[in-house]
Formats: sequence, structure tokens, C-alpha cells
Amino acid sequence: MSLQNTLRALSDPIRREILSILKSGRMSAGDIVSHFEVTGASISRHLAVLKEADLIRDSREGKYIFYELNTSVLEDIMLWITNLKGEKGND
Amino acid sequence: MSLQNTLRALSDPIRREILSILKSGRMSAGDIVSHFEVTGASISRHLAVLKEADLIRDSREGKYIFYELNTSVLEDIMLWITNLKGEKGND
DNA sequence: TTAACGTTTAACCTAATTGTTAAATGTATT
DNA sequence: AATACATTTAACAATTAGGTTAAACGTTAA
Repeated sequence: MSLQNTLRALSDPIRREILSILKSGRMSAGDIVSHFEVTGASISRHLAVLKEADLIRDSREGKYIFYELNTSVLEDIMLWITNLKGEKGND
Repeated sequence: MSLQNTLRALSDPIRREILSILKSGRMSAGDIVSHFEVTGASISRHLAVLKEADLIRDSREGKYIFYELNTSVLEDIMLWITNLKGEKGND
């Protein structure tokens, strides 16, 4: 919901890997967990952080919860970086 | 030096503010400190993190140490984000 | 309604981060 | 050489983050 949340979410390698995995499409929490060596509880919390940053969306389908990427908030980071790289002087 | 370092450095609001300040040009450590309410020691460590991430460069001039922005590593973040935003399926 | 499955939440532990003050370092000035 | 100034480093306290196991929750199936 904010640049702070977004950057904090992206600062963890596991969370970035989760996003990369979701690039190929929506996936259940369990399937995401199977890509890692940490416990499901740990991944679940990473998912919560990503969701709070609005980088992923979830939807329950029966006993599964599917996660999918939401890249729209990445726009803000791009803007922030672009601005930082702009010519010196005009901030 | 790595995407991990860069994103971790950017995940702190004070460090982002330091970068924004340096956008207008090089500045001594003391002048940077004066923009914040935390101690010089604290800012000094933030500067060290930014430097380790290669987001800033320093050079001593007499008793002052000047810091300046180095935006080249931001390219990697842009690339990573662009790739994530790419069409689903081709990772 | 009980059992099984997928997932999250709670409680706990350890490690990392951020801040402070005090000491150390490097440079300039007298 | 002694002092002063700018900055960093060390040592410590408080907070946050990420991992684990165990319990709880929500859904499905028997």
C-alpha cells in the first residue's frame, strides 16, 4: 500500500523468489511451499507480508488458497527510481 | 554489489531520504546529518550501508568526507522489476 | 459429525537492525 | 605537539524479522 511496504517486502530473497514463481501463474500456498526448504508456517508469513504490500492477491477455492502476482504497485518503485536518476538539481 | 544489498539498503526510509538529498549534488556527512533528527553516528552507519550497496560513493577532502549518489546499480532493480512484469510464462 | 487436508496464527527463540553514548581515527590549525 | 573539528567505530539496549513447532481454523469427504 506504500513504497515503504513494497520495498520492505522486496528486501527478502524468499519473498522475491515467491514473486518470481508466481510469474508463471497462480499457485496454491502448498505448491509455493514445495519450492522452498523452510516450513509452511514461514512461507505463510512471507505471503502475508507480500499481501500486505499488495504485491500478491489471494483467493480461496475450496480448501486451497491460490496466490497470484499483482505487479501494479511496482510502478511506484519505478517512478521513485526514475526520479532519483533524473538530472541533478530538479527534485 | 548485489540486488539483495541494493534492495535492503533501499528498504529503510532514512536511507532513501539520504539518496534523495544527494540528488541535488555531493554533500559532506555533517551536512547530511543536519537534515535528520538522529545522531551523526546513526547516519554514519546508514551511509555505510548505502556505500556497501554501492548506491553512494565517498571521497575525503580535508577533514570532510563528501558523499555522492551512484545510481548505476538501480539499473538492476529496474531490470528485475521489468522482468517480473513481463508476460506470464516466459521467465 | 468425525476425520483428514491445506493453511494460518500463536508462542517462542535467535539473529539482525537501528538507535544511543563514548571512544577512536584522521585531518587541520595554532 | 596540542587542540579542535568531522566522521567513524565500538559497546550496548530496544525493536524488528525470520525461523520452528504446535495449536487453531476453514473446507471437504467419509
